[in-house]
Amino acid sequence: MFNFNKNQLNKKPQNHTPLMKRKITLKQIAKELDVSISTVSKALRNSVEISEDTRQKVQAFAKLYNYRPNNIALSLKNRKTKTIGIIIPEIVHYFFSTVITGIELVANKRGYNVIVGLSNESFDKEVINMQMLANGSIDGFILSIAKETLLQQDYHHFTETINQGMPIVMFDRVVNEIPCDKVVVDDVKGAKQAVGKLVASGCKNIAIITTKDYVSVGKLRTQGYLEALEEHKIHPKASLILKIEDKLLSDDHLDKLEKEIELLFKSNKSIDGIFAVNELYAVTAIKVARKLGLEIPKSLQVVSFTDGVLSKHSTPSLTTVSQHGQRIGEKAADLLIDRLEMDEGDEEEEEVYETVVIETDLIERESTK
Amino acid sequence: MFNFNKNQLNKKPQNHTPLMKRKITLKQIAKELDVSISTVSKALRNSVEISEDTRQKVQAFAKLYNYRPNNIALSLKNRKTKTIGIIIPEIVHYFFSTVITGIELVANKRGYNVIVGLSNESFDKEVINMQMLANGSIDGFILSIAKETLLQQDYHHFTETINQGMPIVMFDRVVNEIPCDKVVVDDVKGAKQAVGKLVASGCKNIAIITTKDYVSVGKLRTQGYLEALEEHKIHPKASLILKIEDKLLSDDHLDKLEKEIELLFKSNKSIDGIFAVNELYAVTAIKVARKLGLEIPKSLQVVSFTDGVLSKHSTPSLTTVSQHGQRIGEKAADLLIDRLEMDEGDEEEEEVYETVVIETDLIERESTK
DNA sequence: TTGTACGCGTTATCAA
DNA sequence: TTGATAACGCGTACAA
Repeated sequence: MFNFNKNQLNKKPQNHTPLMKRKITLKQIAKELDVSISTVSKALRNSVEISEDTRQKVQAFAKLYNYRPNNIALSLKNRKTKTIGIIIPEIVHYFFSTVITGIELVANKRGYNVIVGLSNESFDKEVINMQMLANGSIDGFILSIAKETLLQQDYHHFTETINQGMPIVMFDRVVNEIPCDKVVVDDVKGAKQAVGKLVASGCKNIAIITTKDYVSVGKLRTQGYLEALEEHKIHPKASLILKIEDKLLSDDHLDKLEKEIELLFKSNKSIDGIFAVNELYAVTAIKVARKLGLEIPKSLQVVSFTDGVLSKHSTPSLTTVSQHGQRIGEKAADLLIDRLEMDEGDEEEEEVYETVVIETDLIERESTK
Repeated sequence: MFNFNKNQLNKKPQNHTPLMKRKITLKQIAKELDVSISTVSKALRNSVEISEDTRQKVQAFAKLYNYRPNNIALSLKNRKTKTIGIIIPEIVHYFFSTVITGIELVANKRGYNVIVGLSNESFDKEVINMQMLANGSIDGFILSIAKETLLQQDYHHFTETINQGMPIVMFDRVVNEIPCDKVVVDDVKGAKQAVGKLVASGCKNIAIITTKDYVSVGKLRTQGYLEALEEHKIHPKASLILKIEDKLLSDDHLDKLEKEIELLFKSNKSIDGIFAVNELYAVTAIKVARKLGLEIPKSLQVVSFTDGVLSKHSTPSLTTVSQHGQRIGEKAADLLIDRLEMDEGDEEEEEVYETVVIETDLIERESTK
């Protein structure tokens, strides 16, 4: 029916290594088959313009040489890369990893790749990473803000990115003044669930171990704690609120954490419930409490935010407020891709941004009665 | 000294949103400044060919409009993307996250980005992900093989990628027959350290909880266990070797894990030491042991492989063999980038591949005496 | 049915 | 000192 150029198929590979089949391009196929590039292109895309004969010839050849269109060329041509940039503070962190899992899941399903940058909680790294990616490498960002950025309250890199027409979806650590979609956990409500559980289980003196207020989620969880107390007519006591300066976790920091928690217990002998805004604070509290002779959950009950490995597998296992990180990631990716693909249609939609709240769940385990 | 085109600087933004400063290109700058594209390009790169005057003019304009060269265009032109593709089985996993941290660290330092694909332990997803990225999106791979791939022993996607001239660096779960650089932990030696520690602390009946043999690291750690016993003249007993079928961690799987471990203890009452090839097996063993009335480390000592959050923060904290994931990632990235940048010079170096062994450390904590 | 020409954004080479 | 042109790989409108 058809056959290849005589000197083609059994020609020796051009490269030194026998097996070397370098990536092949349209141009090369065209040359070998002695047709034009566009003919090859059309043939491969099953265009009706091309005769059955050449179509088959081209396709067979392409298959043999395992032709795949070059992504970069496509990106340049289409002015879109089909990849999403993720910027997160750190990746060695259960919550963030689950979010990435969720993002990757729907991104892949919808034909996108995922490129990851770590800010390491540093403002500068966040800015640099975003700049690197914003120069054409990606179509949009999904990010959670670094603590240092939150502290400095300098958000110009976000607004600039958005002004350049590149959409951002923020999750978890978000800031209201930026016009973009957001996916958050209802931290206040989650905290109220947690504290409510402690009250329901008979706790009278509930302490909270939280972060300084500039970490938005810490602040909100503290607020939830206070609201829950109020709802149950419990008078909050300043001495029961421990706000940790959450520097990067050095071993040194860990020591300090223990000391502060120990002090909390010692100056408030009557504590019978702890609400910790993250797992680490929770397990550390338990460790300290045990050292002081308290039994969990008999004389002290603990609820933690963030449902991670520690909660599930440490002993006693922790009652936690689960944030559903994966669901957050999935939602964030869907929001971003929806916006990316909407932009195609109506060039300029009315810019209306969504803030999606992912419900938390209370998962009861051994650290509460 | 110089000034911009009259209708330039105070021209109204083209876009509807007042602040909108869309990404600007060389072409646009050229048009606005009424010079040629190549002049702009040269001026921005401080070419001596360009007069001081126009150079400043162009640079000022570019700065004002925050010009950045488009990465995609550069990639197309230079035939390299300056980005590294990572394929790992899962990201919600302390070891893999630390490796990524290491990769990202040196990649960024050396001017590379990092794009992440998850195989989810599936052969198909591994293949698809690699194909997506191999079409021009990246310059090389760093990967750890999915369990399913290991099981099926189908490695054609690796060899094909390599034959196309795209280098791969494998880490942790590697396979010898593939010609590429590798970074591994000395699993045998690490296991020997662990078991040695148990022996030194007085254990006489040491059991191992490991994976089925097709997981290379599990097999090697089992081998280390056996060698350690031999060295200490302890006769290995088949009943002390528990090989877990390591399906994806469903809660169901967890139940089964507990049951199997419970059976291990019940049929071997004299066990006084456990070597677990990962943290989860270790904490689960401890949980079961406690339920059976064993005290840690008094009547049962435990050492685990992989130094993660669980080891550090669960109670009792675990004595572990640390794999130094971050160092592995750093080394892998350096190997890959070295090879990428070496290729530039001597087009075809003699293909000699390196296997770097990262030493493990024994970190003693509360689960051993 | 096939091929030519153009454009995506850059840089490099060579001509003016 | 500046500019025109080609090339990277692709897809497509249009011409043949």
